[in-house]
Amino acid sequence: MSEPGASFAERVYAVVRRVPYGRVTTYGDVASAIGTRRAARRVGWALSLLEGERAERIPWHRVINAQGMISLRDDPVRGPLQRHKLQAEGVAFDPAGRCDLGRLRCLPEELLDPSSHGAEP
DNA sequence: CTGCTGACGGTAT
DNA sequence: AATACCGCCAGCA
Repeated sequence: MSEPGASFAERVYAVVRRVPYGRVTTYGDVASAIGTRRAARRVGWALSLLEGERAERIPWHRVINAQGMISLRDDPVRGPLQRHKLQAEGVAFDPAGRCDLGRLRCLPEELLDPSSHGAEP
């Protein structure tokens, strides 16, 4: 999994699938987990490709920005959907629209594949 | 070909 | 707190 040969998007999906129910992670953390720390933006790009059945299989809604907020605020469909999905998992949002990252954040270390433990070329 | 944008993030001003 | 830049790179006009 998450092999160098796999496309960037595939590596993103492999990592996002590891985010536990009721927890969240950030675009940057996902980027770090696949070895490209500063590619947070591309992580968002990869997730934007998800649709249909693929989108239902991958917990894309557990990926939020580093401020603990949903980055789809301007999306009239996916924004509210992401929030709804998270709330359904017990994730709470404060009046400002932020959730408790300190408590729910899934760090890169937890997202790393056991097989890729350590080595990072 | 160039330039801008974007489900981001960190640093600087 | 609010901007402004920079890094990263696939699309697209």
